[in-house]
Amino acid sequence: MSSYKDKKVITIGIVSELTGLSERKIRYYEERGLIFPERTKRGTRVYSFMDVEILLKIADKREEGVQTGEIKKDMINEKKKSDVRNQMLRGQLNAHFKMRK
Amino acid sequence: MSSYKDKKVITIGIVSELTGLSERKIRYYEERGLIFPERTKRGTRVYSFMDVEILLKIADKREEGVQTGEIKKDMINEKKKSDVRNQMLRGQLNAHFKMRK
DNA sequence: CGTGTAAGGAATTCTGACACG
DNA sequence: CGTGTAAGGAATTCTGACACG
Repeated sequence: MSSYKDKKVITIGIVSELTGLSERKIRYYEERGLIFPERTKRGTRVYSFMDVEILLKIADKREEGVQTGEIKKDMINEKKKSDVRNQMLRGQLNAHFKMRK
Repeated sequence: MSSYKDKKVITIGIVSELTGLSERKIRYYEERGLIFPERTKRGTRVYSFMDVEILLKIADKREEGVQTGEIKKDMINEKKKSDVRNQMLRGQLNAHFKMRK
């Protein structure tokens, strides 16, 4: 389930280069709950490629003038929709294979 | 052809954590031509997940007592074998589909 | 609200060298 | 040969704050 894409290994300077966003912006989006880096033992933020992609989407929305609060709502909504789809898929698979929990 | 696995974005401290190797060892293996990190504008080494995997293999070999020169030869040999296979595959595909260059 | 910046400290990374074996 | 370490400098990252709007 977990892959290179989700492994948090990229420091903020590299993420800044990769996304074109300032470190200030990246930290601010975290403050607003849009992105969730992990921390090394020493407290340095580390991001995944997935995080980089999310940041690029955030950058697009921000350019359109969408506020961080709106962006967060959208992201939560998309997650809900995705969860619902997964639940349905799970239900169908269970019905088909009569899997036990 | 290129993916997250090959993107050089991980700094040496993280690589050290990921592999359990000291930074000294990692730099030394580069010196001996076993690993090829890129550099950021500022000169900091950056590695890919593929590099991390290569380093783990190197660590195994070293534990077996294999010297860096031997390890390098082995790696070059494996690459040659892989290249030969790819050439053959390419040849068969070309013959089958009569592809032009 | 979103972002820039100066501030000071702590941790990171780099290179070249000496050490040991 | 392979790896540790101390050395000094340069670049990174962190936090909390002030600024502007």
